[in-house]
Parts: sequence; structure tokens; C-alpha cells
Amino acid sequence: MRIATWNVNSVRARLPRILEFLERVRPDVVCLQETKCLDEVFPLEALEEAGWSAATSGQKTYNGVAILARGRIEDVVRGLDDGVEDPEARVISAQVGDVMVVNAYVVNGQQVGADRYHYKLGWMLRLRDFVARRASQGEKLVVCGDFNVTFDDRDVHDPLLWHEKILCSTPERQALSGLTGLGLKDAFRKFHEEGGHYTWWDFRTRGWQRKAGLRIDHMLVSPPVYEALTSCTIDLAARDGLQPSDHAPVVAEIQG
DNA sequence: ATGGTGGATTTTCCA
Repeated sequence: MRIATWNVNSVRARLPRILEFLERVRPDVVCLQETKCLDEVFPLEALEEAGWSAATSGQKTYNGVAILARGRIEDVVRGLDDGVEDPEARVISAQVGDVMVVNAYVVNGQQVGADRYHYKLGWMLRLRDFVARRASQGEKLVVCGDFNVTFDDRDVHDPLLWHEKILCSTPERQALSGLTGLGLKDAFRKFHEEGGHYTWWDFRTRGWQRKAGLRIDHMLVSPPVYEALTSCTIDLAARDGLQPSDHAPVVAEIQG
């Protein structure tokens, strides 16, 4: 199974780039974040015409997540399922084949110390608890998405500039460790121990042109998936060219 | 400390 995660920064604005990616990379499952639209205006027909099924959880203007699959998408759960009032569409989970997929768009947090920063840390705890409830022993589990957090300074083009800044602060990294603490591993690091690999480049500072990015989009996988991984790459071609998202997709190949 | 660009919906919010 080939599985991808991609923050598309509007599914409607990005539709041509998404269709090109699906055709070129030929994944089996794709987790999208920042779809930025209500389910009723999600471009379902265009994707179905290209052979895809979709499960969506959207809202107007902000956030929004979706799972695309070549095959059947079953047992769809929207949100963190913990009884907490949450108007932000940031999580969708489903069974696809023998893999349980959790697709998350983690709160950005704006800046260290801001209200949204504290909200982010609390939200990540809720995400960890949700994943702990969804995980079962020996199961193939993939938790992927835009985590808006770097694991360590290898994921940062300029660690001095970003030291203890948003996306790089110690509390955020500890919150991300809450997920690896459940026994999940960073799929990308199985194949790439060195730094300098990024998934997001800021539009505002022309980060792509400066080759100045961060690795904040991740695929965290349970031991049976980790053992079966044969590759994990960042699709830089999707970040290049006309009207790209500010994120590149992460693509993993799971044998069997 | 601030602004740069991009998307959605609007003259502003969020990233």
C-alpha cells in the first residue's frame, strides 16, 4: 500500500495539482489537510471521476480534512470523539484495507505563549488520548498529517533562528513525543537519518526559493507498519511549479 | 518588532 499525507491549503484551489499528484505518484490512500470547505462543496465528482472514494470532514473557510482511497473507506470517525465541544474540523479516521488511518491537522499555535499556543498543547494531548483509544495491539496503524511541530533541529533549516519559536518549542516537541510514546515511530526517519529534509516552506518569506523549510508533516506508524515500510519520501515536485500549496506531500510504501 | 505571500471571504483572519 502506498499512502500519502498532504496539507493542500484549499482542496478547491489545489484540485489541478491534486489530480496531477494522484496520477503521477499513484498512491492507494491520501490524507488531505486544510481542505477549507464544507463537505457539500468538496470536489467529490472530479475525484470520483479519477477513480477515488473520499471521506470528508470540512467546515467553511478554515481547517478541514479528508481521506481519499482507491478502495473502500470504512468505519469513518470525525473528530476526537471525547465529548469536548470542538467546532474545528481537524481529524478524520477510517479503516482502509488492513490499515487504521488517523488523519490530523494539528493547531498551528500562532506564537509561543499565545492563547492558541496553549490551546494547541491541550489539543495535542486530546489527539494522543484519541490515538491511544483507537490503537489496538498488533494493529496496522498510521497517524499522519500536518503536526505543525518539528521533531528536532534536523527538521529545521535554521535552528538558531527558530530556537524555541512556534513549531519548534520544547513543549510542542514533548507533546509530539506523547504520540511516539504510544509506540508509534516516525516513518521518514527509518530511511533518512540526516537533516535538511523539509515538508513546508513559508510563502511569506519565499522559503521555497531560499530552500528554507521545516519538516512538520509526518507519518507515525505502529510496529507492524514500521517493519513493512520499504520507503518514505517527500514529493518535492508537488511543491514546485504553478500555484503550489506551501506544503509538500509525504509518501510511504508499506509492503503487503 | 515587523513584514513578506496566499487562500477564503471580505476589507480581515489565519497560516
